[in-house]
Amino acid sequence: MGATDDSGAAVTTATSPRELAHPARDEIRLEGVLHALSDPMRLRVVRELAAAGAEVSCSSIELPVTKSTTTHHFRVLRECGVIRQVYRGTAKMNGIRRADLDALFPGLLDTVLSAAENQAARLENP
Amino acid sequence: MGATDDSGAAVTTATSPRELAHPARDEIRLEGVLHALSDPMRLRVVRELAAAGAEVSCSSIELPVTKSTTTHHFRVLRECGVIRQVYRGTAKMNGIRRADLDALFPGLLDTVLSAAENQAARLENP
DNA sequence: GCAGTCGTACGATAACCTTCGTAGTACGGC
DNA sequence: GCCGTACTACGAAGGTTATCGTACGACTGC
Repeated sequence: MGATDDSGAAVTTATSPRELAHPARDEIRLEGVLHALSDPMRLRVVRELAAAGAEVSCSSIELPVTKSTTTHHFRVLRECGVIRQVYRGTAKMNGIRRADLDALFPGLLDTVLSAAENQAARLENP
Repeated sequence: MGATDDSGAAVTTATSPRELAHPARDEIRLEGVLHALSDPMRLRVVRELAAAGAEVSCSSIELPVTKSTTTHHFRVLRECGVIRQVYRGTAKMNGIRRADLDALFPGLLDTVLSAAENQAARLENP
């Protein structure tokens, strides 16, 4: 009910009622992206999405939190412009907005991902 | 007193009582750095410190907040391992821990700084 | 149509973060 | 010794966040 006209201005052509609102490319803010990536759960999600490469359903990424919390983290990532979410039947597919992020902040995503991998390797082999 | 043995393990050779505790290089976490940089005030501080290059006193960076809040942000930056703070008379000098950050997360700081500059230019000329 | 799976919405709670004001400490100059 | 400057510590208000549980809506398969 009334999902498109009362809340946000950056609704990217919501044709179906079951469409999700994403920020446009020039609505994405660096601070928001950094904040989204500064949470361990969300950084883990982004790393798995980047490793998968293609679209991945929410439930295929296992997190040590409840489903409600998982939904919350995916929503934060979407609203900060880091991932794109599309309904596909009963599942919701997730993918990194690599083109938008690379255009706005060249190299940022790759640098953060490799930094995360460096740190993970360092914490496993001390 | 007893400032060195009860709270933390990573106290970098505190000789004087007026020494500040910094995390050691391998205590710095990527999530902490990203969180520190995700605040507009702190990102601004880091940008000015990077532009200055050398050590800068706290009061030479003007922020639209009170001095208490400024102290708080500098402390967060220090505790996350982004800056190094040293007392120098009545002033406290601040510098970016570039060597440590570059060793842990190669390219991260420069990428974030250039992303911040890109965004600032984009927001000024829309 | 019915049941099962996938994900959402809403309420609640506890923790955290940002900001401020005030009071206080350390250092340098008179 | 005394005062001014630079910064800190503490307490508090206000908002945001992360987490959970439960109840609900959407789609698929029988």
